[in-house]
Amino acid sequence: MKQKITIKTIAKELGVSTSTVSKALRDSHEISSETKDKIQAYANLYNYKPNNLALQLRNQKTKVIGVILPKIVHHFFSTVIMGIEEGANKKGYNIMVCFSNESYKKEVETLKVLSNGSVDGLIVSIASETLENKDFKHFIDLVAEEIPLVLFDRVVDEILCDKVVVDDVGAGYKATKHLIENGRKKIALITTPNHVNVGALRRQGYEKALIEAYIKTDKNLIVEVDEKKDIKSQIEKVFKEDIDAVFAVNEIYAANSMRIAKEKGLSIPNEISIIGFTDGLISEYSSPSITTIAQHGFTMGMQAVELLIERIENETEIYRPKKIVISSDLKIRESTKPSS
Amino acid sequence: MKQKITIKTIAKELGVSTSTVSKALRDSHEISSETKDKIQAYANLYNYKPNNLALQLRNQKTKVIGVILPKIVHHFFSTVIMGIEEGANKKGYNIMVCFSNESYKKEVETLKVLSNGSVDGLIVSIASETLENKDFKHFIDLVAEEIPLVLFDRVVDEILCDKVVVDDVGAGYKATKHLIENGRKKIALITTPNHVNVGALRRQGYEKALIEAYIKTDKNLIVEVDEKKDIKSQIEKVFKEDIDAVFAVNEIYAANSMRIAKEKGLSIPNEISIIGFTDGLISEYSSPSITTIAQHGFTMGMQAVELLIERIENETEIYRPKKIVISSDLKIRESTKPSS
DNA sequence: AAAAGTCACGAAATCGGTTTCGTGTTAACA
DNA sequence: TGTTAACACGAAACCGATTTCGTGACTTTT
Repeated sequence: MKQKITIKTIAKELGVSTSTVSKALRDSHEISSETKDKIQAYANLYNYKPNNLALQLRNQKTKVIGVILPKIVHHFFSTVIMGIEEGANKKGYNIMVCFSNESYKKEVETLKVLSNGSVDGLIVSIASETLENKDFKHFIDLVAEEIPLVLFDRVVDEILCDKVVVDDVGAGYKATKHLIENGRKKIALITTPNHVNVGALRRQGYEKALIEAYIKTDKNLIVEVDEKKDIKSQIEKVFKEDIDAVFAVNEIYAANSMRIAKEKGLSIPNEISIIGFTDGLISEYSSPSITTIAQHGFTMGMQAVELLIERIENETEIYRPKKIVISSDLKIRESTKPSS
Repeated sequence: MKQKITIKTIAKELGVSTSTVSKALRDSHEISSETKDKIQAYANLYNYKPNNLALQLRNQKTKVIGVILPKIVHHFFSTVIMGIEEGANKKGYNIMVCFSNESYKKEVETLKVLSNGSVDGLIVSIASETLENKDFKHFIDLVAEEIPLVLFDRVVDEILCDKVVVDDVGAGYKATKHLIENGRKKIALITTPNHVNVGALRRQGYEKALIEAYIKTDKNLIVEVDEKKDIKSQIEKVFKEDIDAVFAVNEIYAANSMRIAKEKGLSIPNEISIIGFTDGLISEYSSPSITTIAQHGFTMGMQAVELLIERIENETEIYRPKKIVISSDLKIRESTKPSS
């Protein structure tokens, strides 16, 4: 990189002190207008721009927000990023995005790097491996250091900080109830292993809806997908049971279910109804299009970043963690309809 | 944020100088092992971590790579990010991701902020508005400042820097030729306006394949989609023409085409074949699944970041811009087959 | 004419580290 | 015993900015 022009260069060139240059560039009243003009002209000519690092060090703030996500090639998370970015930008912040790739180790490392002064605060959705381990020390340390932290979507009670979540229980309930109201009684649930708590919560909603309708939950109708293995073959098993509907806790599971149903020659939504989660492009463009629970990722990101910036900029306040619950809603499309 | 522990704190507490602390922590031979032990123990106890900003300022390097993308909710771009992130991480770099949202103004601003010392280099895919304006001054200035820059996917000749692109002409050619070989002759092209150069290049490939097959290109079969208006209705028009195949330059256009074809009762792939671009989830999960050109976004990201880091770390070399062309390949699925 | 005030600028501290160069003490050598 | 080398540490410069405080030269007031 070319040697960038600094205040010192300007000072030397023009035979003044660095303080004079700094003041002149910030249009201080202490400097005579001739000197100001001279300095500003020189700065413009050589396209002087103050060094961010120096400013950040001096001001003890970076105006950068760190974001750690488990993955990115996923409609929900990319939507959240958009929300975060837009919210951050509005307040003059930039975002630094990293990925844990669902790995505990990478999450710990990334957290460590970012929390060493590179960012003013962090927005994180926890890696699945961490949820499985139940080892949250790295987050707890962060909170102890009083670095502003907002968790979203995948959160745990052990970490005392601000949180933004969707009403997963309610969403699972809504989805299941919709199927029940459509006359479905044998509803399969395609979910994640229980340690991914959003999956567990959605399952609670599913069970609640079934209980209310006096339907016994049947463990054989529940599939906990292990993403390390082939997804489709795991889901396929449940199709051997007698089912008339599928509730999948994400888009991919829903799309796979639909594909299997088609292969088996089942007509959708007549013989089998399918409902998904995350209102992404797959749900929208598949045919039939898939009824889903819209998670409002953009809103989540926006709320998370607003909460965080609030914390960053008003640190005097006594700290009382907030939890924002975003209600999700049902987007009815072609893959569900009342059974005739 | 809590007052973080610094070298100065440790020095004062232990009654030594800051230089001694610094050396002790870096395990310098200049310091006696007793002193080292004492200092290191203290540092561990209070969980001392050196401040990144200070180090970055001192070392004149940030180990951060800036990435500016036009959008993120898009399978191709999120895949590229993954590639960049993985490549960067491998070399000890972090990435700072920003979005231009296809806006010229935002691109200029973001570029300005990031290039003021916050990053060691930049990876950018140009915003469509910028491509339309043909105003690349902000990039040219960047190159003049000798800030390492790699452009990918959407690149222009006016900017002299390293580039990573897919062989768009070749890809368009391959896709079209595949349709022709399947006996299709009336092939619609759903593309972007011409200023988005990747669209223009893919079109060239399309035209080349047609010419080779002695098929006259028919302007009525070409749709230039304006994304500010409703996409579907624009594509719908071409279905009034007599066509037996569609080549769409991205996934969304392909999915829309498929939906329209279905609504019109055309059987896919018999009556009409459809081929897309970007091998994303939509293509994979729609039914029939869509034959597409795989862009290898991950590889692109990886190559781009490797090229960039090479530049950053070997700046003595004489500068001769490199252009890496990544060959794309055809992934044949259910939406195309020979006409009978 | 002496005291006070204004103007325009510079010296130096600061942010949190690293590193070069001294320097006082002790041990080893001639 | 005098010279030199090794050892262990500190002072100070540096990265690139900002900001407080001080100060010399002039002007104004009494």
